[in-house]
Amino acid sequence: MASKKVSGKGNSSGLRANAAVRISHTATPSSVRDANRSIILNLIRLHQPISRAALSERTGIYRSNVSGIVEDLVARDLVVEKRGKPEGRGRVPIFLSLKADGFWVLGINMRAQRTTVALAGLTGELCAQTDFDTPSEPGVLISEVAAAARRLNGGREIQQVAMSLPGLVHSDSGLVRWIPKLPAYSGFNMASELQKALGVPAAVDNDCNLGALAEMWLSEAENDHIRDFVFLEIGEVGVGAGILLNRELYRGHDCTLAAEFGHMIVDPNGPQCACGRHGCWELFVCDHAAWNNYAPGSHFNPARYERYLKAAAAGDLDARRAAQRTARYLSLGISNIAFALNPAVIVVAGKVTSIWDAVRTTVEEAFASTKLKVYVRPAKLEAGEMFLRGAIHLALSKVFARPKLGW
Amino acid sequence: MASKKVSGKGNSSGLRANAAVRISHTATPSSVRDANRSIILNLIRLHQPISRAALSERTGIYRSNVSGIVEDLVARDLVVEKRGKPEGRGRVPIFLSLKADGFWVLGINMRAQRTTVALAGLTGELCAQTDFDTPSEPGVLISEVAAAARRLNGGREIQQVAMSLPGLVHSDSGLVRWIPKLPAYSGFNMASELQKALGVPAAVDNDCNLGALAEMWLSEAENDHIRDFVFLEIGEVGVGAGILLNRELYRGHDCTLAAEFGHMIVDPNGPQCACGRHGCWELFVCDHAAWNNYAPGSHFNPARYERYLKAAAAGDLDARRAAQRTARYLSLGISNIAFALNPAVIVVAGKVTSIWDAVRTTVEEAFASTKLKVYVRPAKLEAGEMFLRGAIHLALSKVFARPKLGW
DNA sequence: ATTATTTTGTTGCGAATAAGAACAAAATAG
DNA sequence: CTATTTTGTTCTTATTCGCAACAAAATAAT
Repeated sequence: MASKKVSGKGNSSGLRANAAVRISHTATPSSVRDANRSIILNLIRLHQPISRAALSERTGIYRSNVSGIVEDLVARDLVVEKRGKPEGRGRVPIFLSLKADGFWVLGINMRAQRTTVALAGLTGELCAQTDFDTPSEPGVLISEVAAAARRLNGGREIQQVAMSLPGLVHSDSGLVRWIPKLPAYSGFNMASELQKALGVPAAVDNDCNLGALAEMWLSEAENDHIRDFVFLEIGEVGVGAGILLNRELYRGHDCTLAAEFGHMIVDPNGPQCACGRHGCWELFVCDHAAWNNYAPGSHFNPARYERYLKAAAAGDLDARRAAQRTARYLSLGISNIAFALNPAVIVVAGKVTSIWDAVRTTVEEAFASTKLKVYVRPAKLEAGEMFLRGAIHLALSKVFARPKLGW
Repeated sequence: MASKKVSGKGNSSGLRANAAVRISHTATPSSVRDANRSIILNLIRLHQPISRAALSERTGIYRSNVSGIVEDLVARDLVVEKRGKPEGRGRVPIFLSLKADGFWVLGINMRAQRTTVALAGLTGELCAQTDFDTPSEPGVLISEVAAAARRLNGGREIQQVAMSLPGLVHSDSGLVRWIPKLPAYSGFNMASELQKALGVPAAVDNDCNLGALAEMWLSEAENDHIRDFVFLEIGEVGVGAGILLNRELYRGHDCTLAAEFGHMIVDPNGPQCACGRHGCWELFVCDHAAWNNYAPGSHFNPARYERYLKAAAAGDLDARRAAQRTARYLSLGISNIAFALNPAVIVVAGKVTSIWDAVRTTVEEAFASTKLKVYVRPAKLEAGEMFLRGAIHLALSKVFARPKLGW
């Protein structure tokens, strides 16, 4: 096997320089390889184990060329060969798979109360995990994360870190703008501090954006491809959301504030929201609101809320009736989102999904009379788990992302 | 000057073939040229006249290579050279511009009452235009358009046609799904029938999608680049909209039904909408609603409505007060859109823009208390004009669109 | 006036890449 | 035991970009 160097470099990251307005991502011969390598790598991810011939068949790229690209991927430690078993006649194919230990990433899910840190390989499977109380000072968080990383890595060299944050983040710069109940985090550059402390490139994003990302990866894994969808988290006091269009996160023009569906006004005569406006959707559908539909006036308490959900799931009439009230408001906002974006799917996370069977019909009612064909379904995993997976996939996207070309 | 052939062909359109799932747009060496040619052509469009050296400077592509690409563009009849005047020392640059007569397109704006057909060159400037009453049968429309095309073209060979339609269209296939008051159009494949009748490739899209496209081109022309925005048309009885994200139209997963902001519910206790639901936004902000805010109960009539708008613009107190009521509802829905998508700009078209100075402050009020920085402004031209321009730009996009690469 | 400098555009070569043809390898089918 | 089929490799050709050297055409300096 001819020993070739790992190809690449190129200027696929786009030239930038002294003078005025440098435009866009110009292409060079090696951009072609970048693009095709990305296609092949992702096909291996989705269909492993798979032979070079099958890759050629799927992509239309010549076998000889597939071989070259695979050689490249093997040299980068991303792919391994495994001799397959003969099936039918002809030469026995060599199967290709992701090299599970070729690239280690750290995913971090920070929540208001607790923070989880997990180590994962190239396939995205978690292989170690730990958590701790979220400190009120971001600097302390950073050192706790660093300590957790040392505990978890066991000699493995981590190559990329990503973090999910329960608030407003400028994901391009890594700057935290605002996290509920944690004022000390505002203005803290989480990405660059993580990078400094861990000595590894770091990325951060809003939790629900990452939930959307996780949902896409989990869907792809079961060949249930969706390119456009909205991820919704119905939380204790609010609603978070992430928008994925054409397989990419849409974050709004300021890279921070899109998908604030919770603050869409659904009743101008409704009660006042913390944001100052009246009748925001989240006032009607968050867990507190749901609890209030069940036991008006009584104090919210997570344990009691869980009991109410169990009762509703079990068929308790009062609980069911309250759940229907919440579901009608859910339906209202979800249909508004559907009218706005018409995504293929709206994925819902949060405690309410535990009684999804009870609310599903009511939620779907708002679409019954319309031409919209939007499928509403619960997330594949519990919300916190989705955020953690999302962080891992954000970290892995440095490997799997498709290169930008054109302008 | 060495005579080289027009390069290209390649498989940049993506391979598709017999077997199962063929994926995506694989790259070849000529895809590189496709990408760079597109970059250069668009820079010429935006900064004409411009020299090869300046193009090289802006893109980072080597001068020698820019020369090769320009040679290609000249061979395709898209670009012309013009000797410039010496400025400063050094060799006199050769300026490049779009070849205004290199590519002719037909843009068609179909409205419920009247249909406009216009001829334009590569720069998008209209050079001839005609219109006729919209027939109730789509077949008749096609022949009227064909007749108009013969009247307009004057020996020039039209290379691409595009049409704006005031209803639901599946823009990929060209199939009309529904146009208000014109039932005969449902199920008619406008794109393929146009193509058949005119012998030229045809594309169709929803009017407000094209309005968004036109707004982008007009903004680019004045160096006011916006990549993410929403185009809103406040119409007589409803609200239409188009979403442009990352310089591309977002049409929803079914390629038809996105951006139906008019049917977002803003008051569940509101009156019933034609769509069957209650309290849709358009019930509060369309021209009929605005008129009803001014003269409750009295019959809507375009001429009377215009008089009301004039009165409001002139400062008439009653008219102003009514306009404020409408503006508050406008504000409500526009802020909902802003919370959902956080676009850089929301562009508003429709008659209400004639009193924009009077309503602007009220519309902006809903953002005052928020962290959103969304700029709301009237469209550059009157709504119908925007749709026509949009059709022309859709036709021209066959030349200017950036090639797809990757997956 | 003459020469140096600067800017623009062209020519020619080398490197990266994919397409395609020919070939080698390794299995089954007959 | 040979023919066939499938997989993967090797080698050649074409396209494209980057880069250096050069030619052309203006101004600036002397």
